[in-house]
Amino acid sequence: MAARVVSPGFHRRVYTVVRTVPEGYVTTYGDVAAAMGSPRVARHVGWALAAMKDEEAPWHRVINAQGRISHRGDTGRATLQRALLEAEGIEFKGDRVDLKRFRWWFGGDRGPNPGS
DNA sequence: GGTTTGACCATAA
DNA sequence: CTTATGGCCAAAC
Repeated sequence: MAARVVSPGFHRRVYTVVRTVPEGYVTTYGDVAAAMGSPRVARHVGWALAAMKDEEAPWHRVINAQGRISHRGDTGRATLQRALLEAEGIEFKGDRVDLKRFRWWFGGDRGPNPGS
């Protein structure tokens, strides 16, 4: 079903993309934005997830390009996110995630981390 | 309909 | 390694 390709807002699109991320993998805000066709909207991805209340999506699988958890002051969110990722098999190096291994690539016809 | 803000990213120092 | 700055675009006020 068309799955509502067109949504009343930009957020809906973000949730749709984030839902495509399988368990055990993570992605970055920039990649989600790029998957939509505009890598400049990376900020809105995080903003959309912050506004996510009625919708459901694995927001914890979305991190910044530095492989770190963004919390903008709210450390509580970072703690929860880290716990959720570790529960899915994501390994943390200090406060960072190994994007080289867990970064999911949208449209992964050949799986994550295409080429190398 | 203009201003402010924001869970970012890339580059520079 | 970290911190600072510019830019980009959509939603909220």
